[in-house]
Amino acid sequence: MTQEELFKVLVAHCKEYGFIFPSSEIYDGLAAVYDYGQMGVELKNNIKSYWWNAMTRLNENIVGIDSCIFMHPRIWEASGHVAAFNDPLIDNKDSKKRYRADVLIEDFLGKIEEKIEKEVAKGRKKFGENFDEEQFRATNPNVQRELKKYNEVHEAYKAAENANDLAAYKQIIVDNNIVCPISGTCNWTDVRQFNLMFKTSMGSTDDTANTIYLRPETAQGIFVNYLNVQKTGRMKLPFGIAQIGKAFRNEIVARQFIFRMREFEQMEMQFFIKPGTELQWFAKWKENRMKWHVNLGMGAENYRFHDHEKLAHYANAATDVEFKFPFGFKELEGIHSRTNFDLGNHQKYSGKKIQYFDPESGESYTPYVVETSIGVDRMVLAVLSHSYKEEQLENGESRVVLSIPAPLAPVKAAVLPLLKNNEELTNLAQKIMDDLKYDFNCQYDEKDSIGKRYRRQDAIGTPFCITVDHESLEDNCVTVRDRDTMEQQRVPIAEIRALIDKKVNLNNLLRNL
RNA sequence: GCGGAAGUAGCUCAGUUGGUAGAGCAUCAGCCUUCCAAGCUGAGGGUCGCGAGUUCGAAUCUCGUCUUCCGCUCCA
Repeated sequence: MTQEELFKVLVAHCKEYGFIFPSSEIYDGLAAVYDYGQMGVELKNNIKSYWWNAMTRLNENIVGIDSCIFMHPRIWEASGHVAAFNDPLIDNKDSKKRYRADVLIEDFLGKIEEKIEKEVAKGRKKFGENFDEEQFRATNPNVQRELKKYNEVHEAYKAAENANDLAAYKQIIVDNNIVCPISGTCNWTDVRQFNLMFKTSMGSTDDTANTIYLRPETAQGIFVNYLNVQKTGRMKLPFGIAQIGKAFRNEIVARQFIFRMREFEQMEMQFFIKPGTELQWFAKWKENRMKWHVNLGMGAENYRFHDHEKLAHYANAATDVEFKFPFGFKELEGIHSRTNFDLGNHQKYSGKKIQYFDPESGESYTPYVVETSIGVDRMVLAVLSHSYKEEQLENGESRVVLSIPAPLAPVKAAVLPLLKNNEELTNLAQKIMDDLKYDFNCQYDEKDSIGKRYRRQDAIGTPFCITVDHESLEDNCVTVRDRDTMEQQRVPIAEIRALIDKKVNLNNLLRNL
């Protein structure tokens, strides 16, 4: 089976066994929105617990918050999202390729710069040691011509950008005969705006003054609460604030199942530090976060870092933790050194002083930030795609098993009476069920043959099956069957809890960090 | 959004030149009483993605629309 086929099978499996459903399915669905089913929500909650506890319990200097999706619209101006998340897009009618109009113009400007540098290089070669570069740039007609063109285009471009004038973008492209790199033609559509932030309005009237955005990231909720948490929590640098929550992006193309959704969930931690120490902390969090991933036991070879060469407007260092999904290595988590960009801008836009008084040095400064940001849904997909296996058994049959790391598994144990129409067996099984349900999410099943029930549990990734048979009535022991090895052992009923707990308890996973 | 492919039962799919909707698995009830699924009997479940059009008659032909998958851009 190819990886592509595997992915399709996995999507079908997720639906069939209640992990993930297309949203609004009875109304034909809603593009790139998915709901978590009865199994999916358990898996997702377990992933969130693993992250939350790793952050807030294992680090005394990290606390959590839960900020709202609705925030003051000025926040998105301060964060740069209003500017950066408005992409003017243009299509070439011949090649059918889509480009960002601003990128096309910037590339064009880059080419003019190259031409100027070429002329300068020519001059340097010609005049040798006597070359006066400044003089040359100011007088050479070729340089002057290109420079004039550059300035004109640049000015028009900045004007179009500031006025958000879409027609002006197109005019620049047409006037300068900027062509599509693929088709080589200048046959363009009009420039259209794609706002990546969802808008809604607060208040009962549709007044533009009341336009608010659904947050495109959870990070800003942390930044705007920095002062509150620092003061009320008596936090000293370095310290972190963690948050799990929904974010929304109106992606032009949202695809690949739950990998890229328009509504998604993030787990973000912003770590506030003294300026100048950011690269050390950046390295430290790279290491920490990779450890958290590898600790799940899904294979260190399935993760890698991908350092960014082009940095976002807010960052001075950035890397991705990539995971080997069925469609290749893709970003699972981002780690960014965000400098003091966010706090600095909020200070500027809000007019409130956002500073930290450092008792050691006696100085006040705006803290720097190192951020770790992981997509919950991507993590769910990583676990599912890694866990899904179709195994050939020795007896020639096959089984589908989800070898989900046991602490993340939706159901921890299934309690199965060997026979259905035997009250003694079903009563004992129910009693075991009632006893375990306070500690673990368990399922009781008495329908069909025992082998069939094992397979059903394999398909949802239940680590343990507990089978009650006739002997159990005599010796107070049950058969415990392991999901991965399919091996069985006789265990006294009194010891089941400890046996399951050892493998599924999240705390054991945390202890290895 | 553009180009290509697809949408029939919970899942995987069949359905001939247009003539009242099918299978396997799954589900439910019963039988069998069995430690690695697919034994027997029976039952439920589909306005064929949705909406128009052509036709005496549409799952099938035409148009529109929605959704999914594969490319182009972006990203947690």
